[in-house]
Amino acid sequence: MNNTNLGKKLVIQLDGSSGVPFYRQIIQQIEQAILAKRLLPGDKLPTIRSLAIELKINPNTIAKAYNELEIRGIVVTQVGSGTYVSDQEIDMAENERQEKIEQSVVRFLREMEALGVKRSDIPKLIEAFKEET
Amino acid sequence: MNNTNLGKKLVIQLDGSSGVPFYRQIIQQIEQAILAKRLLPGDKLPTIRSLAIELKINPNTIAKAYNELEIRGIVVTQVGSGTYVSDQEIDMAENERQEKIEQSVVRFLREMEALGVKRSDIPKLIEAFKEET
DNA sequence: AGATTTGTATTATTCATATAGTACAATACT
DNA sequence: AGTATTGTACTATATGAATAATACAAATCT
Repeated sequence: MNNTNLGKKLVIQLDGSSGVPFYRQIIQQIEQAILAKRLLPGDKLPTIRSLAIELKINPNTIAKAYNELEIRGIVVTQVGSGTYVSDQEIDMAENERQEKIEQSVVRFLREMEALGVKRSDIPKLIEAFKEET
Repeated sequence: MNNTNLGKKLVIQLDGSSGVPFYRQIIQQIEQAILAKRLLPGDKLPTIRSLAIELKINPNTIAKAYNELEIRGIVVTQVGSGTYVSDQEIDMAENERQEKIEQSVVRFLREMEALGVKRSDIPKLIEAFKEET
């Protein structure tokens, strides 16, 4: 698992054991940082070369992720300048948001059940992580 | 997303959009069903051919998943008979279990944050899914 | 103006995943 | 005994992911 700390605004961790392609993990984590307002419009993302070094992966893999983010309008890039969070907000339909919430909760509860965690213990677990994420 | 319902003991859903290889999703969901005691030692898994039809994927993909589960001792297979949950328990070290719990909680909280869900609203969300998983 | 940084584009290679098809042998059933 | 079911094994093909290397052009910095 690789780790990069960029002024605490964006922390990308690649999970080699999840089976999810690296470029998709990068896309997802940047998206989540923007949605959570940890990255704001106009913020500059790390350059392709520097992120590649930090994550110890190939620059083309970063470029692939950035390219897809740009196609979707989430970031804008400028040769010679860099890549920035777009002014355009990520517009997620409310029904899509609700569906993703539901999917995430269901997956989480299944994981907890598989790990033998009682439903009644879950609020305490979450409370314990209050300041840590 | 494919869905298969096998006497309510094992429900496997493949998520084509997650990026996780199908065979790994199958392994993970069977493992979780065993850990959650929805599948018990001695229970028979669906045959390779029948699960392939249910999930609309190639039997070799199922065979690959079952093969890995067998290598890890989680299931036992018998040509002509079938594949069964092993008597051997999945022994997870307590520190590994705690680490997986932590990873799962952190990922879940990040997802909720990205979706704009307030921490204080999470217990209510989880409560709403009490009987649905 | 020149150098540096930045993203873009391309070609090539390797590995992983998934599919398709086929055949074989062991077990279970009739 | 014969048939059906089951898992195993193999070959072949296609696609996706990731890497490696290189070169180019635009923007920024000195």
